[in-house]
Amino acid sequence: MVPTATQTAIAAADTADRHRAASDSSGCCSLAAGPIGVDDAHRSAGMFKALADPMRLRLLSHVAAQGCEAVCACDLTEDLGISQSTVSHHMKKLVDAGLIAREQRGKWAHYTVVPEAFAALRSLLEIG
Amino acid sequence: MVPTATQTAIAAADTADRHRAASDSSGCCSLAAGPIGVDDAHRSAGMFKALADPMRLRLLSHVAAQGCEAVCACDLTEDLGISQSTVSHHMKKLVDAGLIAREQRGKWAHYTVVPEAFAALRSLLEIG
DNA sequence: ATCTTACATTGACGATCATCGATATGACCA
DNA sequence: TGGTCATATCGATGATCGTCAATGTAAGAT
Repeated sequence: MVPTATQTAIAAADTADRHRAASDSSGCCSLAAGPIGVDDAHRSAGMFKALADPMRLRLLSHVAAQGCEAVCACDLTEDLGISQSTVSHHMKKLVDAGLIAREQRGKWAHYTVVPEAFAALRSLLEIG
Repeated sequence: MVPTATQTAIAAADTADRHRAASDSSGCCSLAAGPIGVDDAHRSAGMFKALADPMRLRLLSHVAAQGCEAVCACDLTEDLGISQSTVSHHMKKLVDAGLIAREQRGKWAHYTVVPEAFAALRSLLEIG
Protein backbone atom coordinates (compact mmCIF):
# COMPACT_ATOMS: atom_id res chain seq x y z
CA MET A 1 0.00 0.00 0.00
CA VAL A 2 2.76 2.39 0.87
CA PRO A 3 4.77 1.67 -2.27
CA THR A 4 1.57 1.81 -4.29
CA ALA A 5 0.73 5.27 -3.00
CA THR A 6 4.28 6.44 -3.60
CA GLN A 7 4.31 4.98 -7.06
CA THR A 8 1.00 6.67 -7.84
CA ALA A 9 2.32 10.04 -6.69
CA ILE A 10 5.46 9.63 -8.76
CA ALA A 11 3.47 8.58 -11.82
CA ALA A 12 1.19 11.60 -11.42
CA ALA A 13 4.15 13.95 -11.11
CA ASP A 14 5.78 12.40 -14.14
CA THR A 15 2.62 12.75 -16.18
CA ALA A 16 2.41 16.42 -15.22
CA ASP A 17 6.07 16.81 -16.18
CA ARG A 18 5.47 15.37 -19.57
CA HIS A 19 2.88 17.99 -20.41
CA ARG A 20 4.93 20.98 -19.35
CA ALA A 21 8.37 19.61 -20.14
CA ALA A 22 9.02 22.25 -22.79
CA SER A 23 7.64 25.26 -20.92
CA ASP A 24 8.34 24.69 -17.23
CA SER A 25 11.16 26.42 -15.40
CA SER A 26 12.87 23.07 -15.04
CA GLY A 27 12.95 22.66 -18.77
CA CYS A 28 13.87 26.04 -20.17
CA CYS A 29 16.67 27.22 -17.89
CA SER A 30 20.25 26.21 -17.57
CA LEU A 31 21.65 24.72 -14.41
CA ALA A 32 24.07 27.64 -14.42
CA ALA A 33 21.30 30.25 -14.17
CA GLY A 34 21.52 30.06 -10.39
CA PRO A 35 21.03 27.57 -7.56
CA ILE A 36 17.98 25.52 -8.45
CA GLY A 37 15.20 24.73 -5.99
CA VAL A 38 14.35 21.39 -4.45
CA ASP A 39 11.31 20.76 -6.66
CA ASP A 40 13.09 21.59 -9.91
CA ALA A 41 15.98 19.37 -8.84
CA HIS A 42 13.61 16.44 -8.28
CA ARG A 43 11.89 16.94 -11.62
CA SER A 44 15.12 17.22 -13.59
CA ALA A 45 16.75 14.33 -11.76
CA GLY A 46 13.73 12.21 -12.67
CA MET A 47 14.38 12.79 -16.38
CA PHE A 48 18.09 12.05 -16.05
CA LYS A 49 17.27 8.95 -14.03
CA ALA A 50 15.37 7.61 -17.02
CA LEU A 51 18.56 8.02 -19.09
CA ALA A 52 20.84 6.57 -16.41
CA ASP A 53 20.59 2.93 -17.46
CA PRO A 54 22.55 1.29 -20.30
CA MET A 55 19.65 -0.88 -21.43
CA ARG A 56 17.28 2.08 -21.57
CA LEU A 57 19.80 4.07 -23.63
CA ARG A 58 20.00 1.18 -26.09
CA LEU A 59 16.22 0.94 -26.27
CA LEU A 60 16.05 4.69 -26.75
CA SER A 61 18.63 4.70 -29.52
CA HIS A 62 16.75 1.92 -31.30
CA VAL A 63 13.63 4.08 -31.25
CA ALA A 64 15.48 7.30 -32.11
CA ALA A 65 17.31 5.66 -35.00
CA GLN A 66 13.97 5.12 -36.77
CA GLY A 67 13.27 8.85 -36.95
CA CYS A 68 9.57 9.48 -37.49
CA GLU A 69 8.82 5.82 -38.05
CA ALA A 70 7.36 4.16 -34.97
CA VAL A 71 9.01 1.10 -33.45
CA CYS A 72 7.07 -1.90 -32.15
CA ALA A 73 7.94 -3.46 -28.81
CA CYS A 74 8.42 -6.93 -30.28
CA ASP A 75 11.37 -5.72 -32.38
CA LEU A 76 13.04 -4.28 -29.28
CA THR A 77 12.68 -7.52 -27.37
CA GLU A 78 14.43 -9.63 -29.96
CA ASP A 79 17.08 -7.05 -30.89
CA LEU A 80 18.39 -6.52 -27.36
CA GLY A 81 18.14 -10.06 -26.00
CA ILE A 82 16.26 -9.27 -22.80
CA SER A 83 12.95 -10.59 -21.56
CA GLN A 84 9.65 -9.13 -22.69
CA SER A 85 8.72 -8.00 -19.19
CA THR A 86 12.00 -6.13 -18.85
CA VAL A 87 11.42 -4.30 -22.13
CA SER A 88 7.94 -3.35 -20.98
CA HIS A 89 9.32 -2.16 -17.65
CA HIS A 90 11.94 0.07 -19.28
CA MET A 91 9.62 1.47 -21.91
CA LYS A 92 7.18 2.48 -19.21
CA LYS A 93 9.92 4.41 -17.46
CA LEU A 94 10.91 6.18 -20.66
CA VAL A 95 7.28 7.04 -21.41
CA ASP A 96 6.64 8.25 -17.84
CA ALA A 97 9.70 10.49 -18.10
CA GLY A 98 8.22 11.98 -21.29
CA LEU A 99 11.19 10.98 -23.43
CA ILE A 100 9.23 8.72 -25.74
CA ALA A 101 5.57 8.49 -26.71
CA ARG A 102 3.51 5.33 -26.86
CA GLU A 103 0.80 4.67 -29.42
CA GLN A 104 -1.44 1.61 -29.38
CA ARG A 105 -2.22 0.03 -32.77
CA GLY A 106 -4.45 -2.97 -32.33
CA LYS A 107 -2.52 -5.22 -30.02
CA TRP A 108 0.83 -3.68 -30.85
CA ALA A 109 2.52 -0.85 -28.98
CA HIS A 110 4.47 1.60 -31.11
CA TYR A 111 7.00 4.09 -29.80
CA THR A 112 8.45 7.38 -31.05
CA VAL A 113 10.79 9.94 -29.50
CA VAL A 114 9.51 13.23 -28.03
CA PRO A 115 11.89 15.86 -29.43
CA GLU A 116 10.70 18.60 -27.04
CA ALA A 117 11.85 16.59 -24.04
CA PHE A 118 15.35 16.28 -25.45
CA ALA A 119 15.44 19.98 -26.28
CA ALA A 120 14.51 20.74 -22.68
CA LEU A 121 17.32 18.53 -21.39
CA ARG A 122 19.81 20.12 -23.76
CA SER A 123 18.95 23.59 -22.52
CA LEU A 124 19.33 22.38 -18.95
CA LEU A 125 22.87 21.33 -19.85
CA GLU A 126 23.86 24.63 -21.47
CA ILE A 127 26.80 25.38 -19.24
CA GLY A 128 30.09 27.15 -19.84
CA MET B 1 37.57 -6.62 -1.94
CA VAL B 2 35.02 -7.26 -4.63
CA PRO B 3 33.43 -3.80 -4.32
CA THR B 4 36.89 -2.24 -4.18
CA ALA B 5 37.94 -3.90 -7.42
CA THR B 6 34.68 -2.95 -9.07
CA GLN B 7 34.92 0.61 -7.84
CA THR B 8 38.48 0.83 -9.08
CA ALA B 9 37.50 -0.40 -12.51
CA ILE B 10 34.65 2.09 -12.66
CA ALA B 11 36.87 4.94 -11.51
CA ALA B 12 39.45 4.04 -14.13
CA ALA B 13 36.83 3.93 -16.85
CA ASP B 14 35.41 7.24 -15.69
CA THR B 15 38.81 8.86 -15.68
CA ALA B 16 39.41 7.63 -19.19
CA ASP B 17 36.01 9.01 -20.16
CA ARG B 18 36.90 12.42 -18.83
CA HIS B 19 39.91 12.66 -21.08
CA ARG B 20 38.16 11.69 -24.25
CA ALA B 21 34.72 13.04 -23.39
CA ALA B 22 34.79 15.53 -26.22
CA SER B 23 36.24 13.28 -28.91
CA ASP B 24 35.00 9.74 -28.18
CA SER B 25 32.19 8.13 -30.11
CA SER B 26 30.08 8.18 -26.99
CA GLY B 27 30.47 11.92 -26.70
CA CYS B 28 30.20 13.26 -30.22
CA CYS B 29 27.29 11.32 -31.69
CA SER B 30 23.60 11.53 -31.19
CA LEU B 31 21.59 8.65 -29.79
CA ALA B 32 19.63 8.82 -33.03
CA ALA B 33 22.66 8.05 -35.20
CA GLY B 34 21.88 4.34 -34.92
CA PRO B 35 21.60 1.62 -32.28
CA ILE B 36 24.45 2.19 -29.85
CA GLY B 37 26.72 -0.57 -28.58
CA VAL B 38 26.88 -2.03 -25.11
CA ASP B 39 30.09 -0.22 -24.14
CA ASP B 40 28.92 3.19 -25.32
CA ALA B 41 25.65 2.65 -23.49
CA HIS B 42 27.49 1.94 -20.25
CA ARG B 43 29.73 4.99 -20.61
CA SER B 44 26.89 7.36 -21.41
CA ALA B 45 24.64 5.93 -18.71
CA GLY B 46 27.44 6.54 -16.22
CA MET B 47 27.42 10.25 -17.01
CA PHE B 48 23.63 10.47 -16.80
CA LYS B 49 23.73 8.53 -13.53
CA ALA B 50 25.83 11.31 -12.05
CA LEU B 51 23.06 13.76 -12.97
CA ALA B 52 20.25 11.51 -11.78
CA ASP B 53 20.11 12.71 -8.19
CA PRO B 54 18.37 15.88 -6.94
CA MET B 55 21.06 16.74 -4.43
CA ARG B 56 23.82 16.37 -7.01
CA LEU B 57 21.93 18.64 -9.40
CA ARG B 58 21.67 21.26 -6.67
CA LEU B 59 25.38 20.94 -5.89
CA LEU B 60 26.14 21.19 -9.59
CA SER B 61 23.99 24.29 -10.06
CA HIS B 62 25.70 25.94 -7.12
CA VAL B 63 29.05 25.36 -8.79
CA ALA B 64 27.81 26.27 -12.27
CA ALA B 65 26.20 29.47 -11.01
CA GLN B 66 29.64 30.82 -10.06
CA GLY B 67 30.87 30.66 -13.65
CA CYS B 68 34.67 30.68 -13.76
CA GLU B 69 34.99 31.34 -10.05
CA ALA B 70 35.75 28.19 -8.08
CA VAL B 71 33.48 27.07 -5.25
CA CYS B 72 34.75 25.70 -1.96
CA ALA B 73 33.22 22.58 -0.42
CA CYS B 74 32.48 24.30 2.89
CA ASP B 75 30.04 26.70 1.18
CA LEU B 76 28.18 23.78 -0.40
CA THR B 77 27.81 22.02 2.94
CA GLU B 78 26.16 24.93 4.68
CA ASP B 79 24.05 26.06 1.72
CA LEU B 80 22.36 22.72 1.13
CA GLY B 81 21.88 21.53 4.70
CA ILE B 82 23.39 18.06 4.31
CA SER B 83 26.27 16.47 6.16
CA GLN B 84 29.86 17.08 5.16
CA SER B 85 30.46 13.43 4.30
CA THR B 86 27.47 13.41 1.97
CA VAL B 87 28.76 16.48 0.13
CA SER B 88 32.15 14.81 -0.25
CA HIS B 89 30.50 11.64 -1.52
CA HIS B 90 28.46 13.49 -4.16
CA MET B 91 31.31 15.72 -5.30
CA LYS B 92 33.46 12.64 -5.85
CA LYS B 93 30.80 11.18 -8.10
CA LEU B 94 30.53 14.39 -10.10
CA VAL B 95 34.31 14.59 -10.47
CA ASP B 96 34.60 10.91 -11.43
CA ALA B 97 31.96 11.48 -14.10
CA GLY B 98 34.06 14.34 -15.48
CA LEU B 99 31.30 16.91 -14.99
CA ILE B 100 33.24 19.07 -12.54
CA ALA B 101 36.94 19.53 -11.80
CA ARG B 102 38.54 19.60 -8.38
CA GLU B 103 41.48 21.77 -7.41
CA GLN B 104 43.22 21.59 -4.05
CA ARG B 105 44.26 24.92 -2.52
CA GLY B 106 45.97 24.33 0.78
CA LYS B 107 43.41 22.47 2.81
CA TRP B 108 40.46 23.69 0.77
CA ALA B 109 38.93 21.89 -2.20
CA HIS B 110 37.67 24.13 -5.00
CA TYR B 111 35.34 23.05 -7.79
CA THR B 112 34.57 24.28 -11.29
CA VAL B 113 32.42 22.92 -14.11
CA VAL B 114 33.92 21.11 -17.13
CA PRO B 115 32.14 22.68 -20.14
CA GLU B 116 33.33 20.00 -22.59
CA ALA B 117 31.51 17.28 -20.67
CA PHE B 118 28.22 19.17 -20.91
CA ALA B 119 28.77 19.82 -24.59
CA ALA B 120 29.26 16.09 -25.11
CA LEU B 121 26.03 15.31 -23.28
CA ARG B 122 24.13 17.92 -25.29
CA SER B 123 25.28 16.39 -28.56
CA LEU B 124 24.23 12.95 -27.30
CA LEU B 125 20.75 14.38 -26.77
CA GLU B 126 20.46 15.95 -30.22
CA ILE B 127 17.37 14.10 -31.33
CA GLY B 128 14.48 15.06 -33.58
C1' DA C 1 54.78 19.20 19.18
C1' DT C 2 49.94 19.90 19.82
C1' DC C 3 45.63 21.49 18.28
C1' DT C 4 42.37 22.86 15.03
C1' DT C 5 40.37 22.95 10.52
C1' DA C 6 38.88 20.94 5.92
C1' DC C 7 38.01 17.17 3.68
C1' DA C 8 38.06 12.00 2.54
C1' DT C 9 36.99 7.31 3.75
C1' DT C 10 34.64 3.57 6.15
C1' DG C 11 30.79 0.91 7.71
C1' DA C 12 26.07 0.49 8.29
C1' DC C 13 21.12 0.90 7.16
C1' DG C 14 17.00 1.65 4.65
C1' DA C 15 15.39 2.63 0.05
C1' DT C 16 15.34 2.07 -4.77
C1' DC C 17 16.44 -0.51 -8.91
C1' DA C 18 17.03 -4.05 -12.82
C1' DT C 19 15.83 -8.35 -13.97
C1' DC C 20 13.21 -12.43 -14.35
C1' DG C 21 9.27 -15.97 -14.38
C1' DA C 22 4.52 -16.22 -13.72
C1' DT C 23 0.22 -14.37 -14.41
C1' DA C 24 -3.30 -11.01 -15.95
C1' DT C 25 -5.33 -8.04 -19.61
C1' DG C 26 -6.98 -7.16 -23.87
C1' DA C 27 -7.18 -7.48 -28.93
C1' DC C 28 -7.67 -10.35 -32.87
C1' DC C 29 -9.08 -14.85 -35.14
C1' DA C 30 -11.82 -19.29 -36.02
C1' DT D 1 -17.09 -19.25 -27.17
C1' DG D 2 -12.61 -20.58 -27.11
C1' DG D 3 -7.81 -19.87 -28.46
C1' DT D 4 -3.70 -17.37 -29.62
C1' DC D 5 -0.76 -13.37 -29.66
C1' DA D 6 1.27 -8.84 -27.81
C1' DT D 7 1.85 -6.45 -23.93
C1' DA D 8 1.24 -5.07 -19.00
C1' DT D 9 1.54 -6.10 -14.21
C1' DC D 10 2.91 -8.77 -10.05
C1' DG D 11 6.15 -10.83 -6.76
C1' DA D 12 10.66 -12.02 -5.67
C1' DT D 13 15.64 -11.51 -5.57
C1' DG D 14 20.16 -9.69 -5.75
C1' DA D 15 22.51 -5.34 -6.60
C1' DT D 16 23.17 -0.48 -6.22
C1' DC D 17 22.35 3.94 -4.01
C1' DG D 18 21.87 8.01 -0.67
C1' DT D 19 22.63 9.26 3.80
C1' DC D 20 24.77 9.64 8.17
C1' DA D 21 28.00 9.15 12.31
C1' DA D 22 32.49 7.82 13.22
C1' DT D 23 37.09 7.74 12.01
C1' DG D 24 41.23 8.80 9.14
C1' DT D 25 44.31 12.21 6.87
C1' DA D 26 46.72 16.06 5.92
C1' DA D 27 47.50 20.99 6.05
C1' DG D 28 47.80 25.32 8.64
C1' DA D 29 47.90 27.67 13.37
C1' DT D 30 49.65 28.35 18.13
